[in-house]
Amino acid sequence: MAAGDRVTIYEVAERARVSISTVSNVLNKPDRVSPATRARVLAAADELGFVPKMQAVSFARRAAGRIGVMAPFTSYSSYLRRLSGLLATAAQLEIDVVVFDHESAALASSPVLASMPIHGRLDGLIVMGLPIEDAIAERLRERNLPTVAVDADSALFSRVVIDDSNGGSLAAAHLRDRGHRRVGYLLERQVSDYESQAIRRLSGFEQVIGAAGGDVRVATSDNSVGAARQAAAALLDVADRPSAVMAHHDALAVGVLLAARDRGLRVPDDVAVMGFDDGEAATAADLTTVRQPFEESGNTALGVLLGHIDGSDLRSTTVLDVRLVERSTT
Amino acid sequence: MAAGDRVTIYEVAERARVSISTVSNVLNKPDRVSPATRARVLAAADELGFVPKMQAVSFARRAAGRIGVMAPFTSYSSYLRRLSGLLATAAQLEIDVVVFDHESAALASSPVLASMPIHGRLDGLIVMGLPIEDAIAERLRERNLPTVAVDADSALFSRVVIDDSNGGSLAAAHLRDRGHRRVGYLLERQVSDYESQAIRRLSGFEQVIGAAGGDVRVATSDNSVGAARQAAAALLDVADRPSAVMAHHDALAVGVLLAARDRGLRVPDDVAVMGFDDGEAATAADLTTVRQPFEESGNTALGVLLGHIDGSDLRSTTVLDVRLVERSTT
DNA sequence: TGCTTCGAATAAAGCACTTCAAGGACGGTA
DNA sequence: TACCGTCCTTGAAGTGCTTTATTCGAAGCA
Repeated sequence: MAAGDRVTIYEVAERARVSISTVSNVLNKPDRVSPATRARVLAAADELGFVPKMQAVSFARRAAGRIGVMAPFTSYSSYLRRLSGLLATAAQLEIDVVVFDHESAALASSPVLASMPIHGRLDGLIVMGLPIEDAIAERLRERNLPTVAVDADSALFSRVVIDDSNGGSLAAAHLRDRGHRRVGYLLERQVSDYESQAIRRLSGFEQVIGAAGGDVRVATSDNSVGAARQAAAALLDVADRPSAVMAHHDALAVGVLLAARDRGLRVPDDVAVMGFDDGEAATAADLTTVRQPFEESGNTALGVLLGHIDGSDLRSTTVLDVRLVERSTT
Repeated sequence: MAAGDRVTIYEVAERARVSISTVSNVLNKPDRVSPATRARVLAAADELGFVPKMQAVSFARRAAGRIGVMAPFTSYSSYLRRLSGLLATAAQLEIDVVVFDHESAALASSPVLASMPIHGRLDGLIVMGLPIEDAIAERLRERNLPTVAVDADSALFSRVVIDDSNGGSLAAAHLRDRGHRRVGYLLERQVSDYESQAIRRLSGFEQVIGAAGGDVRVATSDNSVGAARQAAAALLDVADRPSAVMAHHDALAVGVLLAARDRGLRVPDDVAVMGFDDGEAATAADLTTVRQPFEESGNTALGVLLGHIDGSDLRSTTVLDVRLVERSTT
């Protein structure tokens, strides 16, 4: 414990023979202090190894220097990628990032404090990949906690999303150009308005295939490789089997791949398969897919959030582009 | 901003007509307060929607209620899995988890404050997957910041590791039982003493194969699918090609898989392939692999850390078990 | 020389809780 | 009735920094 005793601003002040206010000013508003004094204070701080205690700083500043990121990390590994993009920037800005898994973030509501676990500790919040429930949104609003939604719709907050419709179109165009006309589409079974994202993607897809005189057959699956493997039956076990299957995201595509193998179908000759995201699974399965700019999305979200924290009240929507990544499954 | 005004303990006290000390006691040591008073205070708190401000709480308690997790999240996706295990538990305990990517965690050292960015804000630290540099370790020690190392060696701190040697043995036994005698092993090129982990895994592997009269050929690769795909040449492009290849982890195994396909080799008939970790890539590639208990490792680490925070000075090492997962590549 | 002005330094008031020593009330006992 | 001991409750002192209003001194001006 001996070494644990922190050096406080008082000791620095004493050593530099100034008041603590001056020490504080040296650290925060150097130009308000005469060069001579400043030098003396800095020297004293260095000699004592003074490190301002964040606890106290943020307490006195009424700000946390800390933002939260909530996402379904467990369910969708892709959110980690967004997080890393954000982390790099946050570290430079000396902002701490507290992560919440959407599953585990369920309100640990004590009888007294019916509130989200995050209240009051954060300067801002980034919610990824899941719709912000109205009740929660209202609370965030009330608490005046700046929030931005990533990869999700929100009527109240700024958003960072991808062009899902275009993503669907890109994929469809790729398949169309390879001659596919009868194609399957494996949709993820989802809840609430997150769906609209999935729908947009599907619409973009259908539009292009439809325009080419093709036909899209849609099946639905839960979010897991195993579920997709089973759900693919609806697409593959029919007389006029589609010559290509697009899945809502990579993990589902992997399920389709396995289902194809179960049936002795060759990929891509008997059936072409595409995913969406270009995550780790896509690389591993050598899957043709549509790449989302994950890292950039995290970064952008942080930028937008910081703008709001600094006072901007302008709701904004940032749409990021996607692009096709060709591999061996089409 | 109107709604942003927080309810403070003073207002609750006033409404319940008690002192703030009593309110504080109701929240922290309920049994020291008479039931009647307690009820009154709780009611008042509920009516006002009182939420204690963590800033102030932890400041007054001289504790942060917050731990840090540092890991190479960007480079190895598997660390996310460990993180989720930890997150669930942390949420229940109302502990915030601040994440640092090992890459971006480089010291943002100001001229005055030569210190790690994490000092003074955390109650404890979990360092995953990378050796703790001596200089850093010494600083953590000095600052008296409880630390535990996961999946890494450390002379100073408690550790949570897997039985690498056993993992290697398991894999080897599996291949041996399938008749493989001439096998390749793709090692990851690594730095410093993290290597010892890799070495232990390899030793366990070699021992079993050796005991069966077999022979292990070792090649080295950087950490990426692409690098592994190239490095596999050293194993596959030789006269007496191994009938099986084990890779240090899944991503490398995927590289081997691709390399095999490049050469028109069938898996597992011409060459069997195994990985290690059982991450997302393993599922996607339907790879036989050795599973690490990721979630559990995160949880265990948190438990150990909490013990240290609560005062235990006992250095400990927890070894977690691994197990074989058979899929289609062997 | 006397008065103003302006920069530099400071005192002191927060910030929103925890905690501990101390005070009060009340029932029980002699 | 007087004295004790217990259990609640409270006042007040931290916690370590920011910030605002104020003071001090010296330079500038007439």
